Amino acid sequence: MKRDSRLSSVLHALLHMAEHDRPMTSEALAQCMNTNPVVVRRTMGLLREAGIVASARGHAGGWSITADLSTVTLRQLHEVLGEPAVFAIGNHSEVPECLVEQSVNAALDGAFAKAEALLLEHFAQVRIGDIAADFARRHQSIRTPQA
Amino acid sequence: MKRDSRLSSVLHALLHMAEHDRPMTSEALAQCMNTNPVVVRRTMGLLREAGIVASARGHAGGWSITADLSTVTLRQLHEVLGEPAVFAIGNHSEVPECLVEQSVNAALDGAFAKAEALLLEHFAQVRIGDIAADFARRHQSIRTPQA
DNA sequence: TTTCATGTAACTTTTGATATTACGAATATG
DNA sequence: CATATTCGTAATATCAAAAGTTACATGAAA
Repeated sequence: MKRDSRLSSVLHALLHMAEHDRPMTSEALAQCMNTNPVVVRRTMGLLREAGIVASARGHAGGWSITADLSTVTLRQLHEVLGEPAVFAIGNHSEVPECLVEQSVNAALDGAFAKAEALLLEHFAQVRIGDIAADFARRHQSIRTPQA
Repeated sequence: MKRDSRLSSVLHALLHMAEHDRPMTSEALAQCMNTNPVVVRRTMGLLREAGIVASARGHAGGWSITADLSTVTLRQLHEVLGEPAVFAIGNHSEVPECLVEQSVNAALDGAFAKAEALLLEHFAQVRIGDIAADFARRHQSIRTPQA
């Protein structure tokens, strides 16, 4: 299975945008992120629907942030992306007739559900603004490496 | 992405085998599990290397359980399968040069690591014998449905 | 009106899991 | 010992999901 890296991608994009005064084009974001402008538009389009960013066409167009990043959480972004499947491990059949398989699924489902709940709780507590601040700290430590 | 269902599969196989006195052939297991005999051999081969099952060729050959299932945990099986990736969501690049992406990865990695740790802890506490017992209970409730 | 930039459908590529084919090796049975 | 059975395994094919690409329409600014 190929892993879904859109959450990572949109975070990356948002942080770059937060550093810019003016809108960034899909082209520019794609270069930052080592991907394709169309992929950027597709993914950022979901954030636009959620009111987190806005897009403008034509000259001086591009993507800009509309929400307050200190109020947007990882969990919201995950939801905006359509709540993609979290696990790469799963049952062979989700609706088995076989009684044995039903017991197997029951044993696994509980464990996965708890882990997913923990992950989403954690996501709910991480605000994008916090990540931006973390970036600022790292950036600072490079500009002034002597402590 | 297709999900890795081998953990589910080997559990299914072990429980069926536990119900049998004699060895079960790859063919028979494959039918139970709605898959292919070669896939069964490949996966069960890993359990054999770990000493959980044994295989015999020729007449009356097949797969049989050698370990005490009440001492084998889900976590062990996960290890035996090579500790496959747990998450279907991940970073765009694991070793980014971009400082922004480093902050993004840091934010996500922590959350995923905690969720994985919880999952594996849970796995460590589930013994295959317990699942077999759960199955026996369900099986019983069908044989004697009037409570 | 030309250029820039998004919007989006359609298609291709890539990747990882699973399935299949084919054949070799070992073992029990008559 | 000949044969049927069953695993062992390499090589290949199929499948599904994510990501990338192409192509072109739409809209906005200079």
